[in-house]
Amino acid sequence: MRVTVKDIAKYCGVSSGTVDRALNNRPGIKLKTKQKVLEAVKKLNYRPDFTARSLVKGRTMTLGIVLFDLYNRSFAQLLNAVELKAREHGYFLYIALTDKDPENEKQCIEYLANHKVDGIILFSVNQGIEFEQYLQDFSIPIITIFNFISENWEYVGIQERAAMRDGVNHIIEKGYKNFIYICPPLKHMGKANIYTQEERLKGLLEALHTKGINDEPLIIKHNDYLKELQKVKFAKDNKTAIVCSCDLYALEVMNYLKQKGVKIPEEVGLMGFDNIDVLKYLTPKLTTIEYPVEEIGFIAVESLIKKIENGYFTDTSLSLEYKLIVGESI
Amino acid sequence: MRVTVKDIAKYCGVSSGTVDRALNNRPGIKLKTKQKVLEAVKKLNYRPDFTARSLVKGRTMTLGIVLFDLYNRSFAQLLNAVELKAREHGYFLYIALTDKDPENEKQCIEYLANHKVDGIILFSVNQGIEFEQYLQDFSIPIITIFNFISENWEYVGIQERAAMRDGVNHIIEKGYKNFIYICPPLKHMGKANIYTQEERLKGLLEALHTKGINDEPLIIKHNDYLKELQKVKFAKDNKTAIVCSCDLYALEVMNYLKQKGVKIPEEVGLMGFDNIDVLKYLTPKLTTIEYPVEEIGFIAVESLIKKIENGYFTDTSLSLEYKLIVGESI
DNA sequence: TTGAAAGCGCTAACAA
DNA sequence: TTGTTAGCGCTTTCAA
Repeated sequence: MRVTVKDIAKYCGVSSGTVDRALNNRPGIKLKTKQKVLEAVKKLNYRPDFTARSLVKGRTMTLGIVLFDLYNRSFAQLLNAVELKAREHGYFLYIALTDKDPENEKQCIEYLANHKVDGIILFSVNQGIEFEQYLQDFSIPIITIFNFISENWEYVGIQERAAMRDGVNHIIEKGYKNFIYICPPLKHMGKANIYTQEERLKGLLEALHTKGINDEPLIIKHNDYLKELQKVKFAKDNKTAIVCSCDLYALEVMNYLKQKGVKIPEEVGLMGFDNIDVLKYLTPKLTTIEYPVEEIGFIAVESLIKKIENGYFTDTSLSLEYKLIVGESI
Repeated sequence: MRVTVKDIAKYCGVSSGTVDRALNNRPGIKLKTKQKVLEAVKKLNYRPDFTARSLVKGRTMTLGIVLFDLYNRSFAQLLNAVELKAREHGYFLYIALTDKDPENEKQCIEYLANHKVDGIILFSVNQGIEFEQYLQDFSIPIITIFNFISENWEYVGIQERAAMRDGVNHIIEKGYKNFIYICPPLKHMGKANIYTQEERLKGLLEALHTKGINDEPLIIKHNDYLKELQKVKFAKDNKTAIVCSCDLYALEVMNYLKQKGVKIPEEVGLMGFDNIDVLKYLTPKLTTIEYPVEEIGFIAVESLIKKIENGYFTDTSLSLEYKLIVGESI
């Protein structure tokens, strides 16, 4: 059986109140008594039961993080940063993966709430007024990352649209006139939250229109994007830029093009988004957009904890710096 | 305020015992009463407080996983698998990262224990009798992965030594006689648990000795291994094989060699270990060892849960299949 | 400075 | 079939 406060109390011949005073550095205890208690604590190898403490305190010193999955390098890096920062502040971390399934996500959030986490870091698939009401009802501090929900929710991320716009502008300046854009299926638009993806697409279109590129880009929103690519003929005299909404797609495309013997960037240009860390092992160097994932994690945690401890968010929603990484692929 | 069992009881004009029977499908309740209660539950948006339940049940339906970090792709993949499987069984997951710091690891385990997790999946840095006693004292089901602690602890992983031996044998058969081995600093040997790394090294040495390679390999146990490599002269007529204890090192080495203009495998051979998923984007294809990370995660969770629920481990320690992936780098 | 007792929200054993 | 009550281990208030 585990040693409890009561055991310590009995062992020392004091009350449990006194033991608590010793354990938690509360005033109103004689130094000598305190020492006696603390010795007993060590001797009996007492360890507090956080479950019981949480019940009375109403706080668990636990955060929850809700992510899609950990296949994307960026997510893993983010999680790493979040864990670090959370425990630095004495908080433990629950992790819940939704696999982009809206119902699953709801269940995750519900479970986290039932486990009485003090706050949640949310990369949501869901969106919409109904969902916001749903979140509201938990009355738990929540900070959103990557996917913006609405002005009502604290958010840490980058200006996705502007970032993509900058990237595409760079490509246009290089003289490209034909564009292919590859992104995940956006068919859940309006239902599922694909804010990030929508914004990146908008960024592309904005840049094209502003710069007077009249030919509409070919937009491949398809999981079989490589198959779709097969239909495309590439020509040196009319160079095409393939823009991918994330590096993972760009890598797949790069592999595909290499296989086909299509030269990058001589015959076709390629751009990604994320600057995942493995890019440094690849040639040609992929042109991409970099943003500070770790910092997003740090800031999310710190902001959330401030909210938990002060009752309000001190930082409002934040847009962090992104950076165009000019490689050799375009 | 959150709705409690009492609130429901009052609202329905029944006792909290009855509410509990309705909520948890316990017998001894009239169907009609049950329906009435469940309706109220819905109407008042009641959600159970797991903290309170845990206190009385003595179980939290929570597992903890202790890892080094998430920078290695394999760890992220493992974690992903573990989360999936855990929640499939109704368990939530705490994640704690040690950054390979033995003291930090102890703190993690202690916190997990205090949070009353039902079981722990442990990739430990610590080892030794003292540590085992320390673990023992928590009397929490623990399953170890990657790093073996001792026969006293359930373990899921592969036969690291045999795997490396197979890899090196393959290299020897290709005619290589000079070997360089790159691995992390093993200076904590005896103190920190570097089982995996030790085993891989042993595998290398066993293969060399068995096959009668008399020249001792150059073993670089150094974080600055690229610097060390600079001192080495490569010669076509006396070809060297560089064996890395993990793919991450191999990628760094590959980059370095490319920079130096050293041809792989024409001038030097290279082998990794792990088969991380980004290898498929690289040329030349890296020869490496593959093992089923996800499966390790699944099995660890299932085995642990069985232990939790039955009181004993049904599977004893497991060695899963590994596979030599023959690439073009050696 | 200390002790006694109530109570956090839930479950489970016993009574009715 | 239902209600009552004790208690999980801790903190906190009030009284001594």
